Formats: sequence, structure tokens, C-alpha cells
Amino acid sequence: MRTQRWASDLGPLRLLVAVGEHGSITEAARLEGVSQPAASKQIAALERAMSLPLLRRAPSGSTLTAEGEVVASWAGRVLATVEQMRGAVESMRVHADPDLVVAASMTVAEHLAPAWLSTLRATRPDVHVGLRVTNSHDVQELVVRGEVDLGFVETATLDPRVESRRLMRDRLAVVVAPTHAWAARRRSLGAEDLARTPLIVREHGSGTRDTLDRVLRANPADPLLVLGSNEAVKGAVKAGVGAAVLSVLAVGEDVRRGQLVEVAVDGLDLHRPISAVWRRGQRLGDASRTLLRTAASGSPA
Amino acid sequence: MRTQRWASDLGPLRLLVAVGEHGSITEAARLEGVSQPAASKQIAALERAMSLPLLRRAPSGSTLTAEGEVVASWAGRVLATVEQMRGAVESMRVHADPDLVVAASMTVAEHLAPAWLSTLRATRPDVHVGLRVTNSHDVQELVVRGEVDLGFVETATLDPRVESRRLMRDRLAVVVAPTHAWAARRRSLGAEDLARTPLIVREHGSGTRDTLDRVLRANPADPLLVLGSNEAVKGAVKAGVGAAVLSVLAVGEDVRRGQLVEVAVDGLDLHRPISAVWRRGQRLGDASRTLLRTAASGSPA
DNA sequence: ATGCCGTCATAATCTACGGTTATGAGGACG
DNA sequence: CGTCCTCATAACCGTAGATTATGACGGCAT
Repeated sequence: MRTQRWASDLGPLRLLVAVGEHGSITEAARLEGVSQPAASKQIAALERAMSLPLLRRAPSGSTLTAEGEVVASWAGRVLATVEQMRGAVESMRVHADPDLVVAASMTVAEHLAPAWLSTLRATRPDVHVGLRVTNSHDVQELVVRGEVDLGFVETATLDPRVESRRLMRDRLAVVVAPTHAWAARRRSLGAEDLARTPLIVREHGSGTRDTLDRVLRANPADPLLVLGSNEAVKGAVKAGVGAAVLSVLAVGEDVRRGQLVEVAVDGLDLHRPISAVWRRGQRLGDASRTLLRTAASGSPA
Repeated sequence: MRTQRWASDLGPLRLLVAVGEHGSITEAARLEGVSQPAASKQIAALERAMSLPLLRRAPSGSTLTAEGEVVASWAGRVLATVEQMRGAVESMRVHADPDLVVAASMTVAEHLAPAWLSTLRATRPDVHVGLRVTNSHDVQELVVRGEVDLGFVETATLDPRVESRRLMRDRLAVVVAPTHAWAARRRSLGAEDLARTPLIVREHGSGTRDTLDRVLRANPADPLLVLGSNEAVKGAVKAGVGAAVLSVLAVGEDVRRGQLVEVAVDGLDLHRPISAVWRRGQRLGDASRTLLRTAASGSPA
């Protein structure tokens, strides 16, 4: 009984939103580049798998049912996310001749850069951007050595050989699963509560871990679990293993969805700046300036 | 040249995040219920398709590369969205014996209800909720007739036979593609600008269309295009066909991603309330009250 | 050292899913 | 009433992806 097969192939979802947009299976099939019977069968299979009527079929065309609209809306979100991912992948792939090379720390590369680059691509389709991903320190190193035009870092400690522009403030948040005892708390957590609780953390060297250790300099408790990626940490938290401290950029979505709960904490400043950096004295090119402007206006969160 | 085949099957993405979480292809394969060679091949295929090294393989296990982490992060988001969709589908499917039946108008069902129900499911896994989707008027009708326990509507005109609780304020926004002339505007739009511009709109009877017509009662211009779903409208806007007026709930994500641009408008109140309604005098059950509380605290946007 | 445990990759095989073309049924419309 | 569009069904076929079996490689104990 492979877990809900309908959720694993995007073809039918593409078809469904296309039908919603054009009111016809035949037309949708044409758009997606498959034959009409194939499209018909895919959507029928989707309906069968979901046990929901998605389309109102008629010889004059097909329209979405109420359920169909809801599903199509979600499908649209899924596809948009995939599209974003496509963009991120595209920019990480070494391009033949990028007009602009930028380096970004993990958090920025994961959560911010794709949106910036997508905007840039929409307004300036001619500019090819290459993206390199490393930690905040190495980003600055690359900038200083002139290997990249622009860097994005999430640290407060800037190399004197770079100029910088502050873009926004990131914030770390304490998160737990909705079933965790802390989720029901009404009082804020104290700094000492946090320091004495074993947490799920990233490995040493990660920007998030370093920030956490710096803030909690009063000897933090031994980690409950050390994991190699933010995704892994989030997974463990959702599974109810324990609490973690992560960037709001990483958990915002999950908190909004109610899959994670943020716990307020008193007496600690968990903010950190996100900045663009470039080599001191370096005159920024046209493309760089456009990207910088995009990033600065992008999300003044 | 079927468009980028790697983006169409979620299996490999599932595998990738599982590897990130457990540091081993073998373990990930076990978790996903496939054989180890299958997993190995799927991920290898993914890397080939993306032209990116995602894993650092060793006889002691596998860890994500920097690129792998970025991709895994996006994959996580994609999968989370799919999971949400699964939840929405699950609640729309007629259940054997739902403990609680709610009705929601389109906007709520599309954008709010899944998050509420997901939260509810996390804290009260025993409660089965049935969800019916119709327009705001019919929702109230169902509530009055006692066919549903609770309703959610996005309209200001409430039936006198229901009690209600205001949950949040929705807002309509004028949106255009980033390439549209209005996207570069620095001055706000005037009400008369909007009234005289042909827009892409929903069909009559849709809550969004009705709200728009009510606000723009000074005879609005003939529609540029009439489409049957919010997704269709968004698609047309992104394609650069023209401007549209849609709920921020529907376009928020796209605006944040830079795929759509909101244009400020002066002299018009585009807000509308979102409320929970139930039959006057009806004593709410335990499950209803929990859901109501969840909805109220969910997103006080 | 050496043998055992784990990891991952490759090879050979087979099934079944999803694609295609061809055709038929049904309403809309001149 | 015939034509033209819609969508569904049927028969056929190719291939992607699964499986089992096996081999190479490194870590770690004895």
C-alpha cells in the first residue's frame, strides 16, 4: 500500500490547473504536450485516488467543481514551489558565462536568494546569475579574493576588507511540536530555562549553531541531538523529539501552518543581521546593483 | 523535450530529505519502503538531471553537500505543501462518521481551513472533521438548516439567524506582473484609475467578484477577461495579460516570491471580514469550540 | 593482521504504468 | 438534421522503475 500514490506525480496536478485555466481537458492536454486520452485518464485516476469529483464534464468543456478549485489552488502552490526550486537549482548549476556571480550563506541561499533571483529574472531575463553556497566566513573570503561579485551573509562579524549593506534582520526562534509541553505555555521562557534544556542543534560551524552558542554563552546544556541540516532538525522537532532554536526564515512556514509552535523567550536577543557584502573599493556593476536593490526591497521583514 | 522531468516525481525528493535526516541511503530507502538499490538509483538520477552533486557518499554513510542542503530544503517545502493538500483532500472526502462538520467559503477553504484542521489534527487526532465547500451565502444556509456545525464566511452580510465571531480581516489587493507598467509606479493608484481600467475578474457570484463590484459601485469598466477560478486569474496576470484584484490570501505567497507585484490604491476600502458562524442559540460542542479557538488564534493577520 | 559489519553501486530481469492511435457517444449550434 | 466540438473507451506497446543478487570498499572489533 505505497503511501497515497496520487501525491507523488505532478503531471495530473499540472493538468488539473490547466483545465481550471482553460475549461477544457483537450486544451489542457495540448498545453501540457500529451494526448487528450492521456490527460483524461490521468485526471480520472486523480479523482479516483482522492475519492473526490474534481471536474464537471460536459460536451462543451469541463469546469472545476468546488472541491476541484480547492485542490487546484493547492496544486498551484505546489507547482509554484517546485518552480522556485527549479530556479534555485538553475542558479547553482555552473553556467557557461554568468554575468554575475554571487555567494550566499546557507540560510540566505535556502530561503532568500531564490526569490531575489526569480524577481531579477522576471525583470532582467538577460542576466545570468551564478550562485555559490558556503558558510558566512567563506562567503566573505570569496568576496575579498574577487572570486564573486557579491556576497550575502548572516553574521554580525564582518571582514574589514569588505563594504556591506544591511538588508534585514533575521531572528532565531525557539520551536517545538504542537504536542510538546512548551506549546501550551502562556508565560515566556527564561534565558536560564533555555540554557538548561538539552536542545536539538546543528553541528559546530553552522551559522545557526554559532549564533546560538554566542547568545547562550553561559554554558549551554549538552545537546539532546546533533543533526547535519536544518531540515533534519525540523524533522526531529516535528516528531516530538524535543525543542530547537532555528531561524524564523527556516520555520516561518511551518509555524504558520501550525506544524511547529514558537515559544516566546525573555531576556535574550536572538536577532542577527543579514547583509550584502562586496570588496572594499570595488565599483559595483549594473547587474550587481539591480540585484542589491531587489534584495533590499524584497522582504523588509 | 518534456519540461525538466526531475521536477515531476516526488519520490526522489522524499528520498533526499530522508537521507539528509538519517545520513544514510539505506536507512532512507527503508523508511520510504523501497529497496536500497532503487533509492540509490533515484538519487543518482536526480543528481544527473540537476547536474549538481547532492550527496557526499562514503562507506560509512552519506551526507548532503551544500547544494544538497539547499535542494533538500526546497524539497521539504514542496513536500510540506503536498502534505497540507493531503489534509485538505482528506477533510473534503465524505467521512464515515465525522465528529464535526464544517462548511467554508472558497477563500477560507483554500487558504485557511487546511492550516486550522492540520493544527486540530496535531492536538486532537481523535476528532474527524468533514469539510464542505460552497459560497458564503450557502454556507450560512447550511448552518441555519443545521446541516453543519460551524461555518466560515468571507462576507460582511450575515444572516440574522446565525451567531458569529469575527476571526480576521481579509483584504483585496491590486496585483500585476513584475513586467507590467504599474509595477514600477511609485504613486498610489486612484479609485477612478481602477474603475476605468479593464480588469481580469472572476465570474459573477464569486465572493471576490461581488466584493469588487460593491467597492467599485461607480460603474466599473468592462472586464478585460472573465475566468472561472482564482488560479486562472493569477495565471493570466502572471502571463502579463493585465491587472486583477484578488484576496491577499490568494496572492500573498506570489507577491512574497516576486512573481506578482501589489499596486497600492488610494481612496478605497478593500477590506472584508472573515467570520465563523453557527446557528443562533446553538450550544457549540467541544470539538467546535476547539476548532473555533484554533481558527481565532491561528493567524491574527 | 584479518574477518565481520556496515555502507553504496552495478548487473540482470521483469512487471506494470503511462503513453499513443483509433474509435464511439453525446450535446451544442447553425 | 448534419456538423463540430467535447470527453471516454479500447487495444496496443515501450520503457521507466521495481526487485533480487552480487561485488567493492572502509571502519572496527578481535
